Amino acid sequence: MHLRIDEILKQKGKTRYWLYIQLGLSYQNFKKIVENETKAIKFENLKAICDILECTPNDLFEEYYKK
Amino acid sequence: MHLRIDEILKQKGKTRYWLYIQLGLSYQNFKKIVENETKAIKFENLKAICDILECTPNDLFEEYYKK
DNA sequence: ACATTATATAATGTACACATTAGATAATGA
DNA sequence: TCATTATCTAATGTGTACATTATATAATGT
Repeated sequence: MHLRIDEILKQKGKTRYWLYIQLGLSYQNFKKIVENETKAIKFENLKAICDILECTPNDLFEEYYKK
Repeated sequence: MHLRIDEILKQKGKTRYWLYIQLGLSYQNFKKIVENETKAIKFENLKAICDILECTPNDLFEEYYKK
């Protein structure tokens, strides 16, 4: 189970930097999330990512949860 | 943004205790998750909850993400 | 009676998400 | 040439998810 942030960014024609600025996380921790080096995530950050990327948690959690 | 675990358990006719046993978390931490006293969740626990409850993350994250 | 289900509280410890500060390289555009 | 975009690394600190151990109460079934 990993996050598909890069794939969604690509679909939207946006960069990691753009999302990083929108989110307001430190770049270090943002990078870990995007590169799936984290084992958990704060609900507020999950929600912020979904809001900014205009997607749902299911969109973020790879094939596993896609209908 | 909070988890709707109790609602889904009710729909399925299952108890918290049943899910607690399936999950294998400590009861203390399990209770905090169910009662939304946590601010983050491990991906492995989110996945386990979805697998056991036969639902997706969108089902767990309240109205906000329901289509 | 006793085991199991179904819930609850409290104390202590570890691992890790995320913050903060401080850098760095390279491309593009004004 | 200089700001901004777009990426990267390293050190140190705080808050908190989750583990562990030890309890407790009450209902239900055997």
